[in-house]
Amino acid sequence: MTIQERKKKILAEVYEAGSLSVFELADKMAASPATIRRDLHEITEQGLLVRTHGGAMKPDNAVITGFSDKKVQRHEDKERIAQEAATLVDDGDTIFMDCGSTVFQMCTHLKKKANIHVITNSLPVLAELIDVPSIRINLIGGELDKKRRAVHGQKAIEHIHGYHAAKCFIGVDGISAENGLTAHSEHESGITSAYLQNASQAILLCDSSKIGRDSYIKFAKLSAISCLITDGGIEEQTKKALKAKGVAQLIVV
Amino acid sequence: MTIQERKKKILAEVYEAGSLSVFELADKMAASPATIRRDLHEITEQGLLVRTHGGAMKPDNAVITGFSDKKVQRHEDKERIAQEAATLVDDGDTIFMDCGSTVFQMCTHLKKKANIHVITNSLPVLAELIDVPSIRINLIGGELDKKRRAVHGQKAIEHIHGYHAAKCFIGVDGISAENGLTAHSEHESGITSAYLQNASQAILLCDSSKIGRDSYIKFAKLSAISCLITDGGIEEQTKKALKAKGVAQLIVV
DNA sequence: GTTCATTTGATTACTTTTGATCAAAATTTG
DNA sequence: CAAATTTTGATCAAAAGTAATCAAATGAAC
Repeated sequence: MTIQERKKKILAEVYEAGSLSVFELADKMAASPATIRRDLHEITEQGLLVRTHGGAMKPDNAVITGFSDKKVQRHEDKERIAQEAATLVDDGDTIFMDCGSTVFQMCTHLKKKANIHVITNSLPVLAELIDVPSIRINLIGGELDKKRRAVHGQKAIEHIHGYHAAKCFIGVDGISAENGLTAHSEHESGITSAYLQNASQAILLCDSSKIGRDSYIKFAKLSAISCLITDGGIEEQTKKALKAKGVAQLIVV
Repeated sequence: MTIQERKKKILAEVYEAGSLSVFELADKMAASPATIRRDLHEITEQGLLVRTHGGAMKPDNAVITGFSDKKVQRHEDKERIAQEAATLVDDGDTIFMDCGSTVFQMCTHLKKKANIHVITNSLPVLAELIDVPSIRINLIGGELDKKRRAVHGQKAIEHIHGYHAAKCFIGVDGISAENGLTAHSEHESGITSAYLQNASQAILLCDSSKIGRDSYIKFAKLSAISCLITDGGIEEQTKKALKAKGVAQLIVV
């Protein structure tokens, strides 16, 4: 094995495992720890790996990510919702993903899919999926919302209109039978509307705290929603009301 | 077997296998290692293969061999160039920044500027500047080039045409008096052209190894360049030739 | 068939890479 | 916070690989 081949393999192994020790690598490569250290030194200089005491780690794009490490509220509910949503993605699909935290949690489950194409305005989604070989990514361009770690604005909306996807995965600030989908920021609602208009199916990921709650910008009717995925805290009556207003399918996890 | 036939076969075998040792090739070709080395030397000169200690590899159209190695190699030159380039940015400016490694190094120096607006297709630039309060960022959208950590493609080019900036800061693969600016990828050259067309001034950051070197896609004339910043390794004669062809200003750091 | 240029493989000196050793530095433990 | 342990990086000799040189082999031109 030549040096370049070995380095490539080290890179692949560490990316696969997340992190490995010098000795584990020495084993895998059939080389001495001294050699591995030398290799790691060079790979690290290129910034492709992060050296740790005793080994090396895959660099995480923490700077871009921002909220991916933060503690997400209602984490467990959202996790179940995201997992369910991911099952709706078929191999080969092109999908829109918005910048909500529940949608973000689909990423882990998407890594197992083959050959999917993700179009997103979310930097955390980007950061999480950028190193997955089976996933192609298109990034929505436009003004950067630093706090939300997402792209938004007029240009972004125009840009979304230049694409079509089989499915869009979105979150909202509020949803009710009376007012449909609502948001508390025009930036947010503009992007979500654009996704809705350019996808064949709309999947709304929405923990039950948002259901029956209204925010102040009404931006879409419930009939726009092909599938609403939510958690247990939803009453039978509410379900019926939502379905009556046009939510095609309702999944409770 | 003629020399040409053998070389062709070597190329085919290495491309098939990804990489092969000199001895493996000697075996396959029924030739001595000395002959294989000579062949590899010539093939490598054409850039069709990458020589490794002990063998040869299919060229890796990316980060591992390309950009990051160079970044480390001429780091100090590039740092000086980037620093000089940053002095050309005025408070309040809107600037384009491309995805070159030298351009990236401007980031550190930009943090001190007040109220600037950066439009970029480079994820490293994005990551570096995202948390700087005095800098607004617009991200160019489009297809994601994972290896280059940048956005490119037709949509990206269209997107750039939707903006105007006072200055663009760009890198190139090659520049010469005869052929102007050259690149080795259409993705790259397309983006750079778009920046050139939509900025009032073009500042080219270019270490001296690129000067006098030509890559194969000619995409802009020297008269498009308002300012070329380079390091010491440039001859007086070359300077004159570049200026004669239209480079408005030439700064050597 | 001789001459001349090219190509080849062997020999050589030289460079790079490797793993072992060991003191210094970093980390963990008491 | 100091001792014990682990990890590291520098150094060096051995091994592996390379580039240069040269003579033999090939083959084209006359």
